[in-house]
Amino acid sequence: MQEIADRAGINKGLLHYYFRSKEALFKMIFREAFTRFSKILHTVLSEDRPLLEKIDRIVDEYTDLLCQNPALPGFIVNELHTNADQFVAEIMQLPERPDPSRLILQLHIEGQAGRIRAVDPFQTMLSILSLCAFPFIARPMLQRMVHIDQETYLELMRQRTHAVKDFIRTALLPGGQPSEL
Amino acid sequence: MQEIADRAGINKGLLHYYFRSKEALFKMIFREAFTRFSKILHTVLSEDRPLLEKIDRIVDEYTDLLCQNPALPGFIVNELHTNADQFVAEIMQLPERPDPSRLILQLHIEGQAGRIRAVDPFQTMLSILSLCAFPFIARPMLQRMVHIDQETYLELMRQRTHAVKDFIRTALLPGGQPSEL
DNA sequence: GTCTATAGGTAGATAGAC
DNA sequence: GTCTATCTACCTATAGAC
Repeated sequence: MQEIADRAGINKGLLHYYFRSKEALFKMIFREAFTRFSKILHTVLSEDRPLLEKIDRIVDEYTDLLCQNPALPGFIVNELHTNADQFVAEIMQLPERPDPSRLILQLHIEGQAGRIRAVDPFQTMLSILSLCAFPFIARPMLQRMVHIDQETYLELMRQRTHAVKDFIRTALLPGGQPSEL
Repeated sequence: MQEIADRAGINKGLLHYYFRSKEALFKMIFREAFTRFSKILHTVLSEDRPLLEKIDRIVDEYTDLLCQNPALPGFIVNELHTNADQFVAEIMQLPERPDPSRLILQLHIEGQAGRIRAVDPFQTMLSILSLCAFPFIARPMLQRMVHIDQETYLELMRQRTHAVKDFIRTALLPGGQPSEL
């Protein structure tokens, strides 16, 4: 609280005057960031698009979001490991929370129709999420190992979207060749 | 420290007598777990095997390790976001630390030879790691969303290894069909 | 609204008896 | 080695002057 007050150019007392408690302050900030995040994911997941196009959108938007909020994944993961129950309960209450069921359904349908390989929709969904999120969660480590600064790392992540989209497409398409959708 | 002492059936004083400080205790436990983890990864990464066989081994061993230490990823990520510099420095000092350079080289060579698609080796390496690690980092959330207990979730992760290996293979092979290596 | 000063409580660490 | 009691530091939160 002292450090926050210092950076804001005020004092601890005033911080409590505005936010009542440290926890209330944290929740307000965190919820605000997470809600923005959640809303955009909700939108792309709900869009009415062909499967592969939708996956491309997810990868692009997800990466964009995390590039703009590189510290967010750390907070989310921390909350997840200290307050998992409450955190999940709060997500469930959001009116515009990410709902993967539509994407899972599309994966199922396209698989049945033979337009993509017959993969397990849940595992595939999880794989897409993994490919997008993990590099940001592990950023503090990877960035230091490759000896680059944050901005360079984020640029590497933007380039990565092409590799990821290509990777997923190739893994899903029956022919195995990336197509132009 | 109080809770640890209680669970150990001793008192705080004795805990300090043995470990000197809370930080020293944490580091001892954490380093022990991480070193085991690091050692096994080092081994599979160093093995002299064909590329796809090696990737299968990585996926299997990584999953196995995390199934046996489901709490470890949480601690690692937390350390990563609070002590990144020191954490990375300590990893670098380990005599048997995971070294991805050999795998990256193999990806490059096989790509050049046309035996796999010409992918970016670093991004591919990162993708493999993502597919293995993320589901364990996000476990507290996913487990609650699917309403299953930890043991069921870990079983789901063991099944997942097949989906992941298949996913990677298909994404890498020029023909796009998973082969029997 | 904004500040200073301080109360209240918690937790890591130590002293000292046994 | 093991315990109890206590010290010390820190940090959240509040009281009260302006």
